[in-house]
Amino acid sequence: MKTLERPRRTSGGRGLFTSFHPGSHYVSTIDEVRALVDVVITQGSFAFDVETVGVLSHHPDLTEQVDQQVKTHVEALTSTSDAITDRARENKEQAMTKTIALDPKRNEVIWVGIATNGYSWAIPVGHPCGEVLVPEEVGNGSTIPPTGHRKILKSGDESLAKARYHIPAVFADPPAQLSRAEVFEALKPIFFDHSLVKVGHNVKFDARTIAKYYGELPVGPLHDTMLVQHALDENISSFRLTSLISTNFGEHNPYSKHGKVGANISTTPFSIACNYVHLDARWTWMLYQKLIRGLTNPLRQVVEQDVRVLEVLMDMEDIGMQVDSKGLASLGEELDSKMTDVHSEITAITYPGFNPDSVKDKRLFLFSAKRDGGLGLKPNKETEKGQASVDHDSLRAMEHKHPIIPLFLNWAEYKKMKSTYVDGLLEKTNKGRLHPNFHLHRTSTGRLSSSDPNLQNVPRDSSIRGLFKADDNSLLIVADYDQIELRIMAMFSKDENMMEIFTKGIDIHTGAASLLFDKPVAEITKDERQLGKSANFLTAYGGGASKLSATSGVTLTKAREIINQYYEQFDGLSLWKHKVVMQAKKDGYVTTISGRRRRLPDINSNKDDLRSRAERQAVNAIVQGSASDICKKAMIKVHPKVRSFGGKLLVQVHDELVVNVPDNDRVDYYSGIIKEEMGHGKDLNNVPIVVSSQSGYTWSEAK
DNA sequence: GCGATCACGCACG
DNA sequence: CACGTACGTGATCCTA
Repeated sequence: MKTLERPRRTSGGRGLFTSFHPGSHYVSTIDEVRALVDVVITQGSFAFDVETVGVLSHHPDLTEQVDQQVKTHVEALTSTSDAITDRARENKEQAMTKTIALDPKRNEVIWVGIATNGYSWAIPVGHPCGEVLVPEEVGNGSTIPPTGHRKILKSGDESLAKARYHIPAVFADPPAQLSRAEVFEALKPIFFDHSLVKVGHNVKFDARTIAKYYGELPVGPLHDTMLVQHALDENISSFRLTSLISTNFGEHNPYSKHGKVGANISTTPFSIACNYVHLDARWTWMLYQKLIRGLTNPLRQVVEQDVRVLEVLMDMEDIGMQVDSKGLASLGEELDSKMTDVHSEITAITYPGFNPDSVKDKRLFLFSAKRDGGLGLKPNKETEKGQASVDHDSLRAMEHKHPIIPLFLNWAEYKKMKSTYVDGLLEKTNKGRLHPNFHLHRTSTGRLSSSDPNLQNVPRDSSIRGLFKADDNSLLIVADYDQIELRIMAMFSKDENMMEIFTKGIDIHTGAASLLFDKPVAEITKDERQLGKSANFLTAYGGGASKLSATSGVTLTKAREIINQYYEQFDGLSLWKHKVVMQAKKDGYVTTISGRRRRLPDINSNKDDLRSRAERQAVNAIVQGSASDICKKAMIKVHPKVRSFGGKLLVQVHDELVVNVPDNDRVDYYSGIIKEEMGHGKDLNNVPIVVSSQSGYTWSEAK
């Protein structure tokens, strides 16, 4: 095996007739691509990385969005001019271009970086510029701008006032480059070979990006440095490649000598970009090697599981979920008109210019003394920083005190719907579909998270979920675990009463209420069941009497009684929780069913609040993390089954899976398969697993 | 007037 | 003293 070459200093060519070669990593001919493919195949695994740009003119729908953004931006300004509008447009266009570059469905590749043992390469396929001919010039306002960059006075003359200016660099033309089509064709053998391990840093992005040029997703196994790092340490603030390199390679700054790419790779000189690209791939490769060497069981199995989930998630992201854009738009208009009404009512009661989105305005109006123009109300609770809270709970508690308060509540509800779910989702639709990002490394418990958009927090209220639709000739099936977290607690603790409730198939909240109030299950009232439910939640989260009294409305004394009774009735559970905390204090971490760890640095802290928090987290991490393990295992099993009958896994919401299936007479069969693969009818050490499912043409019908 | 960051509130499990 | 997330908005500080 060849040892790693030292990265070569690039020549940084200047002038028109420089025939530079950015180094041995630079791949400029198709034969070189073929040669690197041969090398990669002999190595069995490789890291890859793509650099992408967004081209706004390719996306008329987004150009329209920019127009809209500029319009609303300018409308909000106090004064306007052509120059301000132009600058606003430039900013919005730049921002949109950046978003496109990060959207695998819309971006374009301009570089491919590939690395394996002893090698790294950079393949340009559309870098827009060559070397710098004339450097950029930035005036910070302390000088008179050069002619041509000065303000034009009303007289038509150039202003000689000192002012800021920016003259972009002038670049030479870029060298001739291979086309995307021929490069990806030549690289096909390495991206579609099941025997080659393909490694990336956030590999779903790179794989989905290049999928455009193949018409299908690259095949696994796909490995990800982020996953490995997360299994080794979930308490990491930044998972950026540079951060992970400096922590894993002793503060070494991999890019220091070789020029840093600015915010935008497409305005970076060719040779510097070339260096950066091969180094990125190389460092991804080296980081991966280093991290997996540090992986021992059970963390190795954790990563193996997540890698399989990752491939499922990539498919889910790429398929996306259909939404009714027109429905969203008309819901938006509905909300707008409601908001207009509420807003004018609010203004009538308060004053012109009152901003119902401003916590400060609301606080001042509600709580300042009457002589100061306020209502003189007494705050219900404080925020973390000690200010009077104006959140939903506080307002509800004083709802009857003044007619403005229900208006505030209505405003907040409509505003949230409009901005987050109507506008927020609309601007992310692509050909009528939403393609979320699912992350395996952003939670400390091992749960998934979703972003851009987050499809895991779509309101259950049917107004929004009703606009998420099955494909044509399809149905949605939603299958969810019944009380998975409490079942996991029963499994771990082997608490007799809890086991009995589950094995007998009794509703767990009713069962808990029955034990709390010493009454037969049949006689439990709705209120009593609600208390049982609150108490059950309390154990999973580790809350105390004050929280119980706050969430259920009983007195503090009553809450204490209930908690004591709960611990007595579920003594096995209490004992288990105690053991968990002891174990966590000894080891510094807790472990889930699949072997994932949550490290708790504060578990032995001298500070009571920190330590108590860590103790609650210890218990909760096992429960939440194990539930997540079960759902991940289910996804791995469900995915191929569902595909085999033409279905698509669309979304995971922690304990539920949303699946699109063909709308035919076999729907019951499909749900049966899904439930079976999720483990319905099986058990966790004698605690039965129950999965229920529903189907419908929209997400709300299938809830 | 702009971007980055914090505070707050709130949608979900 | 309830666990885990994502994200929109306003307020504030910073900088050109």
